[in-house]
Amino acid sequence: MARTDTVEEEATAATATAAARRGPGRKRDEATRHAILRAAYETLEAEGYGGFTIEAVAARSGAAKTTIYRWWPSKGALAIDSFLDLYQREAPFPQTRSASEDLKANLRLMAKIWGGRYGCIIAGIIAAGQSDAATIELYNERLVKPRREEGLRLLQRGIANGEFRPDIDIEAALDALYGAFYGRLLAWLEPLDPAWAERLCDTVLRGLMV
Amino acid sequence: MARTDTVEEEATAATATAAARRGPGRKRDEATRHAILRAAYETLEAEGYGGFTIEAVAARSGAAKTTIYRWWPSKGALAIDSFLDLYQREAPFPQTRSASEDLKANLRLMAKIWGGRYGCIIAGIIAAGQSDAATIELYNERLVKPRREEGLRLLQRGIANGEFRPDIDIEAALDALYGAFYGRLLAWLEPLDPAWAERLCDTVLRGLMV
Amino acid sequence: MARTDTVEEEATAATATAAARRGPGRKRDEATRHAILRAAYETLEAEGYGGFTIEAVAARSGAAKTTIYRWWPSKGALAIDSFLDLYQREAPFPQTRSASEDLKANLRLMAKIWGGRYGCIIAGIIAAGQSDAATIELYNERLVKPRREEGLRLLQRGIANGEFRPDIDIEAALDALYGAFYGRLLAWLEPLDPAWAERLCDTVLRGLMV
Amino acid sequence: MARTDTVEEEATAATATAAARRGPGRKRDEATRHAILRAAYETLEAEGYGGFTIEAVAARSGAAKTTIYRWWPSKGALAIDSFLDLYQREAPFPQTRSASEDLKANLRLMAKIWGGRYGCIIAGIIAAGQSDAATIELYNERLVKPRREEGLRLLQRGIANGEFRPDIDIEAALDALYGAFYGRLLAWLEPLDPAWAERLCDTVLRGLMV
DNA sequence: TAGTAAACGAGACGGTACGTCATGTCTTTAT
DNA sequence: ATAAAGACATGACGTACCGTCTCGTTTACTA
Repeated sequence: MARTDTVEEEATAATATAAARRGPGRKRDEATRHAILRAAYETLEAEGYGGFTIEAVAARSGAAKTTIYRWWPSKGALAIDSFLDLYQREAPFPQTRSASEDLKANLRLMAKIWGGRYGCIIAGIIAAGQSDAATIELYNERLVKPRREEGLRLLQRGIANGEFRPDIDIEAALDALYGAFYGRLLAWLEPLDPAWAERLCDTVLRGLMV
Repeated sequence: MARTDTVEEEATAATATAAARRGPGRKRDEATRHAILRAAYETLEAEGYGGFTIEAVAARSGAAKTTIYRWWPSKGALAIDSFLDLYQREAPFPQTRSASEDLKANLRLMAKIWGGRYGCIIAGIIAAGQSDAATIELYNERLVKPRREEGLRLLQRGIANGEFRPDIDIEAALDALYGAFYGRLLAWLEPLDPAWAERLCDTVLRGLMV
Repeated sequence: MARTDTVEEEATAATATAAARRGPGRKRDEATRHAILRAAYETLEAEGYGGFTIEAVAARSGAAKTTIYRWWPSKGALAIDSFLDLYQREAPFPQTRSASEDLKANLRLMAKIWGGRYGCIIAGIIAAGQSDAATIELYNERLVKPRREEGLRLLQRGIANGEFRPDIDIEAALDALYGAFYGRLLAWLEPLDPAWAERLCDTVLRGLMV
Repeated sequence: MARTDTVEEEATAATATAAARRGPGRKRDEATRHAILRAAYETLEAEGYGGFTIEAVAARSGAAKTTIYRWWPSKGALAIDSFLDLYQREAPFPQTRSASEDLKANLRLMAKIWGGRYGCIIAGIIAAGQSDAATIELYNERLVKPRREEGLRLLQRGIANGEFRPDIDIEAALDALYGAFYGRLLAWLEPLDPAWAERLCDTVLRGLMV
């Protein structure tokens, strides 16, 4: 469908604005692009972020380093691109049941994903982002913001249908709910699993006070 | 004070068990140790974690790289050591008023500190920890666990004095309260300030549901 | 004049045999050819041979790299082509007076040219030729041989009219007279100027022995 | 003998002034230095100057690129160092017979060496020197000047003992005699052999005029 | 007046080597 | 026994050009 194509293209546009450019010159080789992305993801999985090196990706993909540098401004950007599609696919945002049930389902799913093989990749990207502003901004733009937007809508829906109090601080609530993942993943090294996510959800929904 | 001394000794013990060893030979040069720690902290502040290099610390302190490697197992360990004392001093855990008031005060103070010059240092350490297990474990041991312990006691006190419900999941509550700092600091790049901390505290204490 | 035309055509023929080919297809764009040659010469003058890059010439001329590669087999060939016409024009071979006077005049002129802005260009071309056989052969063919031929005729004329001994080794004499330029230009970095050329000429003509 | 040592050290001093420094710190590893020089020479012989790459020398020698860069400022300097000792050994300056005989013997020997396996190495170094001032200066300092000095003395000896005219221009004579080698080696690609050297010598000694 | 062949610009691509940087180990000399 | 100095192997960095390869467009000769 045309619309889907457009969305796809917009998603890609962040790193490949060139795709839209018309004019003479050889076109970007899609096969190469895919080979690089695939090699990048494989490297991330096989070596972790520590072994995620432009040289390694070049070697594994058969592409030249220069080609990678031409299209991705930094290691982090490549890493994000390489696993974003896969991640998106595995993390749909449920919108079917009650707001609190949807929230719980979403947190459970996220815990499952973050607790699995994507966890250390995400951790690596965020780590890289601490010394590379572009990377962390890209992470924000492509991963955080869309999902936070969904969270915002979910909470608004909950307010609208009377599940949540109308005076809650939505930002703070999202900080509490999703921040916990970052703390456990990055600093506390505690496991992330659906059961924990459920407890977290319950705790924040009900609050601490009597 | 005895307590302070104990903490100090414990702090030093982790990286410098050699100090206690008896036997022949020149004693460890305390002046050198301090010069290194000071240089390390200055480097962190001046260059950020990106420019925090063993090489740079050696150059700034006048010590040899080998000397640094002898006493600290990794970059991260040195970074933690270099700012821990300062950090500890600035972040006391209030234990005076009601549990919820104490909690709020603590979160406000923490937001102030993390929002200031220590924020990027902490971010750098956690980033380094993602590819260096020893660093993140040290961070946990020296910074997270003691404070989490205090948080645990605070919540238990709140339960005991009837402020909080007795069935709350303390772990999940701490995850929500403190995790938010990590999310904002590391990934979302949102400012950390006392006003936000207060909103966070209120939100988690009261919960979202009607 | 007929002679000039012939030389011109021969000069061009080496790199553009295609011009003669008949058949369909767009003709070679003379404007482009000139733009490339001009850009090449300018690059040589401005950057020296070190900065003489196909990329640089392409950028300066506005031509595509492919166009350059289509018409010139190597960097060196382009360099030679780019300055040959100019060089030829400035270095006529005098044939008017006595053989020894003509020789001296020729050496003086050559010293003037090699000591000026062409010197480093020639040096660069010879340097490139050391790792590119085609270049040095082209240099030989286009620059050395014609002039050496003239030198040969000059010496023969001198023998014929009794100025020079009939048993001299012409090859060795030319080696001595012209080789000195290469030594000073390429290795000894001594200045080349007419006064020196005159002393050189006298020395070789008269010999060293009593 | 002390004097010899001093001379040796001076010769080495150009690239290793550090040798004399006293104080703490690991000493330069002579084995590494030799391995590098040997690998450099082997590379020159095997690949020619075109394949003479710091990377290649590093790979062949087992040393790190950084180590090479620490001790040699440029490719050219390394190339010169790597073959200088060998060259020096093979090219003594005869001082036994008459000046003209000594000169002829020297030119014959030089032609033999330049015509052999050292020729293309020298050509490569001079080529590199055209775009690297330090290299050509080093070549001058270490190879040209000492020998030219000997040539100067030889001619002065010839003047003193009545073989040569007292009014000859020594500089010009040396230019003619040795320059011929550069012309043939670098530009004309004519073979260098003892028979030619002899003819050259005779020609310059006797002169061209009747 | 088509068809078609070549020239041309643009620029993507796989490569090679560059010179630099930081790491962590090792060796030497001085205290 | 420590410390300072610093040589060393390692390995990745990001860059500059290389020479080759599509592309889409323009030109001009031929059928």
